[in-house]
Amino acid sequence: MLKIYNTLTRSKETFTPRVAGKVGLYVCGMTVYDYCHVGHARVMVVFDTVTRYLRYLDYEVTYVRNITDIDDKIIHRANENGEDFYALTERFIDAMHEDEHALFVLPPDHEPRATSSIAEIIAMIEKLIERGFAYIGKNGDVFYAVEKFKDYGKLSGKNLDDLQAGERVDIDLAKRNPMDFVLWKMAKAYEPSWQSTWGNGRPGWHIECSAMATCCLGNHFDIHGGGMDLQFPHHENEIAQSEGATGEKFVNLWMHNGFVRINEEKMSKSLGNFFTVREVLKEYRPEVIRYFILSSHYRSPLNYSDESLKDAVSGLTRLYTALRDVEIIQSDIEVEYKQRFEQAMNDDFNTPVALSVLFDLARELNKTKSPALATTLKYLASFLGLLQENADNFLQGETDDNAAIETQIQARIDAKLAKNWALADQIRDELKAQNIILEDSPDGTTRWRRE
RNA sequence: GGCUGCGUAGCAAAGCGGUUAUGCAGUGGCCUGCAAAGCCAUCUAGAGCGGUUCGACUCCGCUCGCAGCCUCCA
Repeated sequence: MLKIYNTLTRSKETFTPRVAGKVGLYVCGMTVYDYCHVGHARVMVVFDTVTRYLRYLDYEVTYVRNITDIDDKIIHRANENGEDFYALTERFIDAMHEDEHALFVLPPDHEPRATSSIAEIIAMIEKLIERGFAYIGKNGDVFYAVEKFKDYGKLSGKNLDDLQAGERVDIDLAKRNPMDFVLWKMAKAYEPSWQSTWGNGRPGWHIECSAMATCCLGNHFDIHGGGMDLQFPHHENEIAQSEGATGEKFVNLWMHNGFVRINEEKMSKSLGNFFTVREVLKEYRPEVIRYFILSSHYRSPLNYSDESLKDAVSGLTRLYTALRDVEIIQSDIEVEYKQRFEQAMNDDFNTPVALSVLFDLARELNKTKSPALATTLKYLASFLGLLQENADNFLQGETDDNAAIETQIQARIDAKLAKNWALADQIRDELKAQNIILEDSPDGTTRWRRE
């Protein structure tokens, strides 16, 4: 029985989909004005793993992850670059897809874009005005009147009286209440804009998700996810907009993943302390990043450091080493490990425990070299998006000097047969200096891997 | 000021009211010409103070420390 932590109730709940056997899942994706950093990678990997596991449980999942391709930052960045905003977002959408692909993240079923959903956005705003939740401000912008929505704050545990307006941003005098937020923003000269009854403008930050989510998954769906920092105001506002416009409950279960941190501080663009996925990929294999992300529970903080990534390399090396030279037969799965794996994942997607099951499997596999255990290991790991490479590929890496290495290994085997230990050790040391580690087998053959 | 979380061994990271988490590192052994890998054994825990309990790392309270949110943010 799958249990998932619901931010709305602050507790783990037994997961019951609205329609038996089917799950609608919406995740807030990127605002595309720059490359994805490790924090974005966490969202992609976590919800990819959630989707894989839901499918493993035989749910028919509709996974929607949007792209926000119009907002102030995009406009600002495009101006800085002197390029059309659409060219900018196209570029970074492509880059995002490359990063996603590298990290073994399966594409979502739908990837709606804000700029392709303008009609739906306008329709929702009209509905909100009609139902009395929205008004036209003194500057012509359309605002959401938070006081009109009785449950405002139910997700983030805030109430309007406690919120300190103007904490970080100047109070906008065009609003009736400082907490009101923009639904439709009037365009300044030369800004990208779309026609509406309120004039040429563009959608505010939160409305695009309400429109795209209800459009793709219906007014009421099962799971909505995203980073913890979206809880307030973004997700709170999504609830206010969607429930205000439709009169129906928006989402049953809210999932929020924790932050990636650097030196006990949140990795973020504004702090400038971020590493992009492509930067990290220059140093580490993609699977290392994925393992690193899954080695901590999705709601816990994840501390980014060179050491953590090296730990991930060690862990993966151990698992792949166990898989080396064992036949994978697509048949029998060891039930005991399968059950332990499920138990871990059923407990709010506890990937660290699921990984520990894989390590227990690896130990047993090292002892017995049983094909059934190897099959089980690879099978279970597939739902984490791990261990799907050929073991030697992972351990040796793709290189062009493999032939030279093999030649030296053969020379060493000859030396060993002649009991010329000095030469044998010299060859081994030379290879070690190139980070090539040799491992002799009892049958006289020698294997190698890259350190 | 309001609201969330968190504090576990050398490092990373989980579950659990009483029984080995797991990975890396360390130590001892087996294996090996010697190594490496692997296997076996083993040492380091639960911020502090109270309370509940036969028994608490696990539940409750307080204190201290850390992180996050309060319209940039995944």
